[in-house]
Formats: sequence, structure tokens, C-alpha cells
Amino acid sequence: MALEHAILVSLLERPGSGYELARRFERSIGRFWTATHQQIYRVLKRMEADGWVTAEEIGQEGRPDKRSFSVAPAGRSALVGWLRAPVQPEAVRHELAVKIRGAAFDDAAGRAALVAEVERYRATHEETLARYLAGERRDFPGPAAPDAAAALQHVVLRGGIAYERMVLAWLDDVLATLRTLDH
Amino acid sequence: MALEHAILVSLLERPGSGYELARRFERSIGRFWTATHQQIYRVLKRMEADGWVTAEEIGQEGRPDKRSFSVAPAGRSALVGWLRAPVQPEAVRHELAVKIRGAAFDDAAGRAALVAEVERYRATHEETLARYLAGERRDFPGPAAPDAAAALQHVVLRGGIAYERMVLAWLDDVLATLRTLDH
DNA sequence: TCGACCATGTAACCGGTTACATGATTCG
DNA sequence: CGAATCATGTAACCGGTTACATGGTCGA
Repeated sequence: MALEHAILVSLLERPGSGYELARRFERSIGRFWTATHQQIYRVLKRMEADGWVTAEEIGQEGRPDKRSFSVAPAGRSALVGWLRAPVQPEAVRHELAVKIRGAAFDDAAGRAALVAEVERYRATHEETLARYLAGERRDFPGPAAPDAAAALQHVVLRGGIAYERMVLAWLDDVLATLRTLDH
Repeated sequence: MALEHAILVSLLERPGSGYELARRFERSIGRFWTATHQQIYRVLKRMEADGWVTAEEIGQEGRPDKRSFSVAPAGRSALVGWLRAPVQPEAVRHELAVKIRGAAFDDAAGRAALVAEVERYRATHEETLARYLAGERRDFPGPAAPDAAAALQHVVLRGGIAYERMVLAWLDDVLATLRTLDH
């Protein structure tokens, strides 16, 4: 249960509305923690009630009003407390790996369909990698990051890039293995 | 929702009781799909009611009886149907990445504690990699896998190994970055 | 005018986690 | 004699997903 903490980090990096948070979760934060806007609004409401965040009403012309959230002192100390707690081991859920082992119990036609599906899946990871690399060129062009927040954002992005490269290499291995079965 | 399917794959590879399944989820299957015994018993009950699996009562001397489950034809066709459906994109949940970005909002003492925590975390991944490599030497010593099921199990294991190596390299990057901040 | 985007929510459901429970055997 | 392992569950809770809802603006 760390959606609260992911939201706190994002709001400390820059205050914003629930909608803006949802968009950040689609982009940068979503690399390592996913959340839908419904979930974000619900958690934000609880965090506001607990005094972790405060909202500022911003009237906009030609746009619906938005409520911009900032982290309150209580939220900041809740985050620091969590930061210093032990890291929980990740719960892995990799559907494709289940399908690959399951392919042993399908016929050649089914395996051919899986090859096509893995190729499609591989293309989405190729796109993700390209997006990360473009983001890296845009946000971290210099030799070293200027401040702590940027340096840490960069190392997390490098983790995403390393993950995507690993997945692509593994998917090539998977495709070669699947193709060998029905040569 | 694919715990059913992970169970079907495991039971097709070898029939077994709920307890045995739970142990397999701790070991091999747990690499890419985690489940507790409570969850497994619940799902198994539903699968039995749906006719996806059948149970055989096995009386054991000096041990409680066990119910060994096998995949029924309906379960097999349910699995094949699922195998041919598109792969859902993975939902990533990486708590450590949230903490690393959060470290920008803690002080030097907090970051030092995080360094120690990352080192501990790194050691657990080192152990996991060693376990995978030992399993690979034990189960796949030859040059090529004899049958489809083994070849596919091996490629999934290679994925686990590649993942662990990537994580270890990234954690070294993280540690170097954290140490640079407070030089 | 129609689709895309801005902006914020409610409600129902379901799967996963945590806590609790039982009872036998084997081994040090 | 106590800890670990075998073996199977129930119950409560909570977080995440899916579906539904509203209403305005901007650009093609």
C-alpha cells in the first residue's frame, strides 16, 4: 500500500490537481507505480481528510475550476517515516511468462498465434524504450544532474531503460525458442 | 485475473494437491506469479465446481490425506482459449523506485539509511540470482532441452536470470548515485 | 458538429492480503 | 518436548479495477 506515498513524492516534486496527477501516473510515475484517476481522487480525499495534503481552489477562465494539492507537514513526515521503513519485496505478476509455459500444452497453431502475439508485445516495449530515451535526451541532456531530485529521477529513468532493454533481449530469446519448437 | 491459468499450467506440468501447488508458487512459478495457499485453495474450489479440475483422494499413512488435482478437458480448453487472447500489459509496482525519488525530500541521515536498505535489498536479489543459476545447472545441464515443456520452462528461467542481473546492475547505479549526493 | 481534452467524481465488484484455526507427524 | 513440516481450510478487510456520470472548451 504505497499509492499515498507515490502521490506525496509526485506532489513534492510539483503540486498539482488530481487530474494532473493522473496524467503524471500515465507518464513518468506510471513506469513504477500505476494508478487510475478514480483511485487517485479517492486516495486524495482521504489524504486531505488526514491533513497530509492541502487543496487550493484555482478558478480558471474557459476551464473547469481545479483544486491544486500541496503536501502539508504531516504528509511530509508520513513520507519520511515510510522512506525509512524496510523495502517490501516486489510481488511479480508476469502474465506472458505464464502463457509461455502454457504454450507447451497448445498445438502448433496455438504456438504460431503466440509468436505473433509476442511480436506485437515486443513492439510495444520497443516504443516504450524509445519514449524513455527521448525523455532522457530532453530532461537530462547535460553530463551531470544539477540537483538531488533530478539526479534521482534520472537514475530511476535509467532503471526503466535497463528494464526495457532486458525485456527486448529476452523476448528475442523467447521468439527464437518458440520458433525452434515447430521449426 | 490469471491465477486460474497459472494453476492450470502448473497442474498440466504435474498434478498435485493445493499444498504442493502453494510450494511450487513459492519456488518456480512464484518467479512470475505469486499466490498464497489461502488464495490457491479458494480458486481450486471454484475451479473444481466449474469442472476445470478433478480431485483424487489419496490416503497417506502417517500423513493427513491429500487431494491431488488434475486438469479436466474443460480446464484445458479454458487454458487454450486464454493462451490465444491478447497479452495484457503488465501493471508495474516497484516500491523501491518510489522511495528513491522520495529520497530527494529526506535529509542526509535518511539517505544514508536508504543506502543501507538498498544494500540489504541488493543482497536478497544476489541470493535469488544464485538460486536461479543453481536451478538452471540442476534442471538444464545439457546443451538443448529434450521436449517443448522443458525448453519453455528454461526460457522463462533465463528471463528470471536476466531480470535479476539487470536489477543488480541498476542497484549498483542507484547506490553510486545516492552516494554522490552527500559525497 | 464531433471528437479530443479538461476536470472531478460515485458505486459495485472482485481479487489479494492478513489473521485465525485445526490437527497430525517427524526430527533434533 | 518443541519446532518444523504436512495438509486444508474460513473470515474479514481493503485496495484496485471497471463501469457509469457530468459538463464545459477547443480545434478540425
